[in-house]
Amino acid sequence: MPSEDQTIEMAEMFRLMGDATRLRIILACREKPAFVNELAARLGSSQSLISHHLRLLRAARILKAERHGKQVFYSPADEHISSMIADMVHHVGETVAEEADA
Amino acid sequence: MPSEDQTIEMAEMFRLMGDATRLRIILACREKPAFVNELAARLGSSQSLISHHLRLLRAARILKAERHGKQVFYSPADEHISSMIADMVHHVGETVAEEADA
DNA sequence: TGGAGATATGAACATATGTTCATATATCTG
DNA sequence: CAGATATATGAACATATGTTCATATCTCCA
Repeated sequence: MPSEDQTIEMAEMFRLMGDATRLRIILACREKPAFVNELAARLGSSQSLISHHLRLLRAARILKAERHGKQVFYSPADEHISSMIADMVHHVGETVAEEADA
Repeated sequence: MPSEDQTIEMAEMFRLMGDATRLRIILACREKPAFVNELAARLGSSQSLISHHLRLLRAARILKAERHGKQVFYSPADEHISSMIADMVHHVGETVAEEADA
């Protein structure tokens, strides 16, 4: 059983992943890290929207940012995050597959 | 890379786990399945609040409910959910431990 | 059947959140 | 330095969300 602090930390993590736009950003970076404008293009969202969300994901250390000249490169912050997302993708994949069976 | 439907499904899942009260309910049920009044007591929340949240968790098949006379017994809906939560608890535990080190 | 206990639901409210638009900041190049 | 490009930020707004209070529904037992 996680501590109260850990619980709040978890909830905050989940909350951030609980918005479709942000989750798409995370998944996109996991598939292929990219610059802000690339992400906006790939996801078909405005630069401003992506940037606002990137700020939250960066602050929560879900993604990390590196400046390359005029552009900023975003990628998963660490292996834990990647691993958590991978677990989730795995589980959701299985669940959806099951429902399709039924 | 999950499909658009899977992504939305994941986001919905995360959104539900992204509230501290609901996450506490999930964790409590995982530790020890219980009746509504027990959960309210254990979490120090009102019966109404717990019940509202239980409805969402039930609808999302995160928890399942069984009636036993006047009471309703809540427990994790399936192994996937339990496993996902376990993964998260594990990861968060490690992350917090690391930060404590640093 | 009537009343008590346990849970579910609805309305209302304050607050949080996602998005857009406009603009600021940073970096490079001529 | 001036202008262009890339990103970040702030204000504003509509909508979603968590919580509370009151009340309805369901189940059991005298």
